[in-house]
Amino acid sequence: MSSAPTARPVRGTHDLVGEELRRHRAVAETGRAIALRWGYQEIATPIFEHTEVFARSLGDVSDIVTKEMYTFTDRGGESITLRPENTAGVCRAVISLGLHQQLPQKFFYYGPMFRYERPQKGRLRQFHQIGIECIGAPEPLADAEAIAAGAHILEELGVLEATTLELNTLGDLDSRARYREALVAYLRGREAKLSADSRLRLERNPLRILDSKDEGDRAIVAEAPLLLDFLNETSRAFYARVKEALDRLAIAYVENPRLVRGLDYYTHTAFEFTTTRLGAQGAVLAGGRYDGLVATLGGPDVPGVGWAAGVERLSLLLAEAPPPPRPLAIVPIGEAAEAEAWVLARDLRRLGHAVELAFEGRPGKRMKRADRLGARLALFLGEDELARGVVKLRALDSGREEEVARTALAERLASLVGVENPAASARA
RNA sequence: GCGGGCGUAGCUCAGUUGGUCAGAGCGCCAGGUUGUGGCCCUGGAGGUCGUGGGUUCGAGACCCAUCGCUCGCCCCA
Repeated sequence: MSSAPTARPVRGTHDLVGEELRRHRAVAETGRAIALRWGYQEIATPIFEHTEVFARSLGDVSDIVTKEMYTFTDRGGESITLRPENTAGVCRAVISLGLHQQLPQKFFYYGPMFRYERPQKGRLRQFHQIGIECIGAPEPLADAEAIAAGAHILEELGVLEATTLELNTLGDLDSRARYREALVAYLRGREAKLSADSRLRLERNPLRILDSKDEGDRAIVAEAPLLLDFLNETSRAFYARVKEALDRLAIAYVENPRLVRGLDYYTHTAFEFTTTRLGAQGAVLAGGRYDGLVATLGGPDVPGVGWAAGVERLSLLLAEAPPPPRPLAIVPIGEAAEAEAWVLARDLRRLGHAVELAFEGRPGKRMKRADRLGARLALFLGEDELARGVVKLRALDSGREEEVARTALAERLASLVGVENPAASARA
């Protein structure tokens, strides 16, 4: 373990390699593939934006803005922030590109996010999210579709059973505002009994107190006015239609009237797929509706709904990583074979095979390496084989060997192991 | 920002109340086997015991500080 700063990753950052990277890729690629099937187009926005983009969209008093952003002034004197989440960036892109001329727009994204926090299990300073955003669709079906697509991804990853879908509504801006007023009035009367954290929240984000873990707070909250009682007719109908659409797909959910999302821009639907397997970090895929966000960013008054999922958190839930590809290992014996193997390796790679050819070493050493790499076949190429125009194949699992004429090699290999790149072999 | 736990080889860990305590297993390298991996045998490399200070005749063990990791709070994916 090195203590030299140059040999140490920055706190809260991680190198991804080997099995860990394969899990990570599986999550990102499964997410992408399924999202595309649901009609979301991939979008890649910059990993930094003008600080204002996040400050405005997340709310000036949110924790993310007040203490978690990586913000710096660039050489041109502009305040720049590494994105702590990507919804704001996608909305900004929609405005910048004028995509709101043709709505709705449905996007999928994958990439790194940055938050200056104390690292914990499933929580890093540089972490990755996949997410989808549906912009310009006011219909409750858009909320249900986003949730359904998320559930589909979790299912495909084999982690759906490990999660619970919690669902709530915050109502439209009007309902939410009236409720907030009533809640604050109720809590003010009991302010002295609230926890220190919650007294602060009373100023900044009173709805969050509903979700407090403090026992005293919970007792007070238990008798607080219910948001459901403040929903206007529009909001009730909206929520009912979201649930109806989920029911039709038999997507199970638990209604949690205390589920509140941390960011200011949420309205109506709020949801979280949570798990108990990740310690304190229960939320694995979460989001909601954010009507008003695009307008906040200076765009037209266009609604939106979406979610983000933590790639590292999902990776931790994956039962097993996909195995690495099993290469073919060429084992030349003798100088002439050495030269020939170099060309053969290139040819087989062109055919779509993953081929391992060590730079040097005795056959025994190369075999050991082939074994370690999980090679499926070893191709022996010695003086004898060279002279007769054949290759000796050895199946590493069984130890069975056979001789194959060089002219028949491509076909034999294809039938033995298939090829990774059928298009390439068709061309050949 | 606030609390708890932990830092001994690349990895997982032993190290008895301070007195051959610098070790094991795995991994790695080499050889046994210069045309054949896994198993086996032999040998080898690799550690300022996170760092700095203190207590002591003596510290990997005790004390203080510091850095790092980790778990939790806050917040969130």
